[in-house]
Amino acid sequence: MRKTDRSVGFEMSESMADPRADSRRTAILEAALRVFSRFGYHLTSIDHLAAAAQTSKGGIYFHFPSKQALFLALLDRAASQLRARVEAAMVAAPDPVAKADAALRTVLHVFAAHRDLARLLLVETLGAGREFHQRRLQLQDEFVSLIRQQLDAAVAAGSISPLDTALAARVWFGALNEVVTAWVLAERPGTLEEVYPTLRSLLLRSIGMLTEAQL
Amino acid sequence: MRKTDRSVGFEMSESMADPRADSRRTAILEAALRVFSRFGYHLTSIDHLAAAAQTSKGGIYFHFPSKQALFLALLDRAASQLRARVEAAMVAAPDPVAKADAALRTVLHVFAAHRDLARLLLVETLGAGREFHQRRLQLQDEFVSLIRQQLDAAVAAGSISPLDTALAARVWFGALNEVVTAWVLAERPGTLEEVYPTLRSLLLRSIGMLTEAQL
Amino acid sequence: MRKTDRSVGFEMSESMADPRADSRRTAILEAALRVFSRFGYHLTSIDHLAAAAQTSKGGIYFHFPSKQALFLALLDRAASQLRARVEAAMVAAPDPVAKADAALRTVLHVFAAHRDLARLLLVETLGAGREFHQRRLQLQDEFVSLIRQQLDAAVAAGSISPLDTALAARVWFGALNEVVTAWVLAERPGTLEEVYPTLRSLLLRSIGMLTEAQL
Amino acid sequence: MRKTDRSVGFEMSESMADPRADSRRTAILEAALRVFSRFGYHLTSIDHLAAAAQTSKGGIYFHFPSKQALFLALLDRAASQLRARVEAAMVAAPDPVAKADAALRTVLHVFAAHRDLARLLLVETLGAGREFHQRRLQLQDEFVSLIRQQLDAAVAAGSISPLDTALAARVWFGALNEVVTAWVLAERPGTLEEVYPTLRSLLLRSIGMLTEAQL
DNA sequence: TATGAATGAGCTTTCATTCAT
DNA sequence: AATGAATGAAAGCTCATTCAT
Repeated sequence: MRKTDRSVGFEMSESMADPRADSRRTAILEAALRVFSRFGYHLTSIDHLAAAAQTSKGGIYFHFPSKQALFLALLDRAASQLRARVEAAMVAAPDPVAKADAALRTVLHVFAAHRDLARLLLVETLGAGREFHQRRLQLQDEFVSLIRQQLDAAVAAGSISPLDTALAARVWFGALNEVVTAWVLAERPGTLEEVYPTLRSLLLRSIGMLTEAQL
Repeated sequence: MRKTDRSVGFEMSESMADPRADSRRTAILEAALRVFSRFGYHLTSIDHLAAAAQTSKGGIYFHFPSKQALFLALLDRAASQLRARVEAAMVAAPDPVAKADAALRTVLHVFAAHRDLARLLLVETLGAGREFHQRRLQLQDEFVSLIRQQLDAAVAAGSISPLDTALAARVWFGALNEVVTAWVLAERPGTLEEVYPTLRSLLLRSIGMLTEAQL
Repeated sequence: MRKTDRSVGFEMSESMADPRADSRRTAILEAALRVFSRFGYHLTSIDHLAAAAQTSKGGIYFHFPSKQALFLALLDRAASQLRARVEAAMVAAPDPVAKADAALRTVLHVFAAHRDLARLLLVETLGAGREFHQRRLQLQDEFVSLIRQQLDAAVAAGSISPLDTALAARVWFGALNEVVTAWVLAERPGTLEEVYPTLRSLLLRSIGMLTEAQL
Repeated sequence: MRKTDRSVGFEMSESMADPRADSRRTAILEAALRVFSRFGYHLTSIDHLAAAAQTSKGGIYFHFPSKQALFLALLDRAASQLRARVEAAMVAAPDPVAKADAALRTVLHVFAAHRDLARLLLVETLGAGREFHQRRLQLQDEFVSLIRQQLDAAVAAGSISPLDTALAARVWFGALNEVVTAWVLAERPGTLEEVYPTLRSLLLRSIGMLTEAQL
């Protein structure tokens, strides 16, 4: 719950501790998010990043040891901020199914407001090559675990019948991933968030959770 | 046995009509599938492809105007052969839901037997740059449409209650995609196909199709 | 005795076998000798070499895997051609002391005619950094051994009194090296070869070989 | 023991006159000797030097206008201190030949105790580019002159027969240079000083100085 | 058809030097 | 005096593409 900002804001800025320190580093990360998510890892050159961050090639290398390290730092930062948002939303939810629901809703919410973030995490990380696959897998598994834990808890609580929660969590994640990815890659993307109620119904039903009335 | 399994045969060879013509072109495509799916688009050089296809750089350029065009041709070929398999399976299915089920099962079946194909279509296409995203999206949408049509037909036939079939189809595809992608990226992949029954249950339930008994 | 050419010619051209094959490779080596010996290893860029050889950066890299490998190839080539000349001269000499004398004279002779070669072997190889020191040491030790063997033979034959032939050979080499190096580095170098008679006297006397009459 | 040997002390510290002034400058020079002689001119970066001298990039640039100037200052300092040692030893020697002998012995002595100094003056100076070749040549010529003057004096005094003292001095220097350089570049260097008696004999004999009895 | 030598734009990375603080 | 963030020229190397043979 590091970030208490309740708005959709998903700023890349560092902790409030020192206002201008790291400002260049932060500017680079912000620019990198923009550029990497627009052009992808390979098409983005260091010169490109430097221009976008209004600095120089050397400036980039002063703050990050390599292009790969910069991309990874960006990934970690993005992931940890998304994670914080999701965890905050889950804390506020009353029961396991509501927590899982909150997690999904929050991800959709954040991605809807930050298409570049969605593109970075869902598309470019897969596209950036071998080195990043492991990291992606790790982040993904983390999220899938989060969901799975809630499903397990729901089973334990008797809210839903026993089922393969590992697979169900993966299915949920895949569904969300696909919906967001299609939106990210669309030429003229519509509104992402308005699909949520329907998506929610489908997913809850998939685990035998939704009654006719709840629809 | 994966590669020699006759029942899942998914050879890249052209139609039997002209036995030797295009054999070089075909050899190049086959080698390219192997190499691109192993190393990705950017790490694969024309020299690399030429060596794998036992030809020369010039040989590649005689058959394909550019690296990009070769990759695209490979993509189209892979997609159309996958499509043919899926359509054949759908024809044999008795009703809409069975057809949709057959489509998913076939995709899983083919990918299970051809991990390189899965990797090419689901992973490497994202690393190859913007132009390929479009194509990937198009293939995906095509498949989603295929599913959607069956769901619509099922609704029309009264087999399932009305629902947002576009989204449901996308969710189905996303779930499948996620399960396959995780398997493709895993260090030590397990057996892909054995998850199908459970996956099927989840997806069918998501559209309100599966009763307790059917499980 | 690979080269039978008795002139001072010290061409870089390959064996007479295939007249134009390897012509580009040879041209690169010739240009590299010129440029490296003029500017030194570090100040010489690949672009510089490419321009001097009238080819392109890629052209260089087609024939040599790296700058270091090119420099090493140049070194080996130069050394082996110098070695051939020296060996040929030694074969023609009647006795050990005459052979040693011939070796020194030939080196001076060749270097006098090819200042760039002298500079490459004596100056730039030391200046090019760690990686090349070992190779330099090896080439040098080879030459020192050559001299030493003759001194040992002279001792065995009773031509000279026993002495530390290893050190004497090294001293001879050092003396030669210094004389050539001073000439190589001089702004306005004089004639190198005319010092030989005097140098010869000094060195022969150092091993107790020269009588008053021989002076 | 090499570094702490009081009898061969060759500290880089400034004159005892001003105890703390220039201490930073001196510290930089001392660190630079260590680092340059270990890694060579090109592989040594300003950052590297700053770290070794426990200061910062800016600190280096406050005391020296450029990397080249720092290297040159180091060279001059090293040379002048070596020169002082040599001159002191020569003053103490009774006659010209003994003076020349003392010069050589002292150089060997100092280098034996300060391998880094030997490496700097004899090896790394060649890797640092054209400007340094000149300086090296100059230092060398200075030393050769020193020897030559003694040889001329010895000829004038009738101690030795007339000879080309310029060449003889160069030969002496070359012999010394070679012995030291081989030792500097050796992987497992032996004891440098123990070769001196034999080297001395060879050199003295080369100018017709040493009788059988003196050996 | 096929080959492979050649091209050159473009890449990531390094590092001497500057300068606001 | 000293610091270290920032600059940008230049380096070594890669590789898609071309073309004479």
